Amino acid sequence: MQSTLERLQALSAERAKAREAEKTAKILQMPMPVWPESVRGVPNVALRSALFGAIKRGPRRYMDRELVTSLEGYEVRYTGPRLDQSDLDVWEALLHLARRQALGNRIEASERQLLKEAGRSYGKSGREWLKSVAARLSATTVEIQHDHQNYGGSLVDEFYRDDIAGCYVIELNPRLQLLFAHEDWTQVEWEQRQKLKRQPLAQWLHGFYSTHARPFPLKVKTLHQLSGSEAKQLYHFRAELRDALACLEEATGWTHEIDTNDLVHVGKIPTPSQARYLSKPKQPKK
DNA sequence: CCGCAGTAAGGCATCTCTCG
DNA sequence: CGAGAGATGCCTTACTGCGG
Repeated sequence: MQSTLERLQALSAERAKAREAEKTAKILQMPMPVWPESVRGVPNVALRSALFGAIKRGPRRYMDRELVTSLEGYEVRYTGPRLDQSDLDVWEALLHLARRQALGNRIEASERQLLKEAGRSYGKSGREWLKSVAARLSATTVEIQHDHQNYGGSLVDEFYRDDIAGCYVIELNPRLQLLFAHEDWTQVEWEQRQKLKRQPLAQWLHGFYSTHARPFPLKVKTLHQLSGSEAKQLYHFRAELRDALACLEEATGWTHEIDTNDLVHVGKIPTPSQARYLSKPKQPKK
C-alpha cells in the first residue's frame, strides 16, 4: 500500500519528467541560430572534448562506446574510428550550410561546394578524402549527455553521393538542435582556423580557446588528454604544444605562457559578444 | 627529464592528361 | 571549357637517438 507521501513524490517526479520533455520539444522547434559568413557555429561539446582530436594522420584507432575526455559537465561516448580536425572541418561546413534552414532538412551540395566550404582544394585526392569523411560522419555513433539533455546517434544521419543528381545529399539529425541550446555553442573564426591548416593541435587549441571568453589556466597534462593527442611522452607533447601555441598566437594574437607549475596560460582579446558577457556579472571596477 | 636533429610514412595540394 | 583520373612531390607528425 502506497503512502500519500509516496504517491505525491511519484506524481511530482512524473511532472518533472513531463516538464523536461516539454523543454526538449520546445528546443527542437527553435530555429537554428544564425551566424555570419565569416565564422563557423560549433556546439561547445565538439570543441571542449577530444571527440575531434588533435591526432596524426595514419591508421585511426577504433573506439567502442569509449568515454571521450571532455571538460566537466559533458559526458561523451563515441563508437567508430577516431575523428580528427579534418572531419571537424566537414562537420562545421555542413552545419554552416544548414544554418539557414531548420535542422533535419536535406542539404544538397556539389563536391566542389563541400570541399570549398571545408577549406580544401578540389582534385582527385580531395574528392576521395570527402568520401571517407562522409562514411565516417554518417556511420559512427556519438552519445552526449549535458544539462539533462541527451543526444544519441550519428553526427550526420545521411551523407551519400547521389550519382544521378551529381551531388551529395546530406541529412542532419534534428536533435542536433539540442547541442545549440542554451547558447552552448561558439562562433569560430574561419579565417583563423584556415591559417592553422595541417596543424591539428593548433586547430584543436583554436577551437577550444574560442569557447572561452577568458581562458583559465590548464595543466599541460590536462590539455594532452582533452585534445586527444596520441603523443606517448608528456614532454614530447609539451614541445608540440609550445609550437602549436606559437602558431596560434601568430594566427590570432592570443598570447601564451607555460609557467613553472606546468600550467598553460592563454590570454585573448574577447570578441564583442564575449566582452558583453564578461562585463555583465561584475560591476566595472574603478 | 628535456631539447634538438634526423627519419619514416602518409595527407594533401597541384599539375597534367583525357574526354565530352 | 569543365569535370574527373592519375601521378608527383612537399609538408607534417611523432618517434628515435644522442647529448646535456
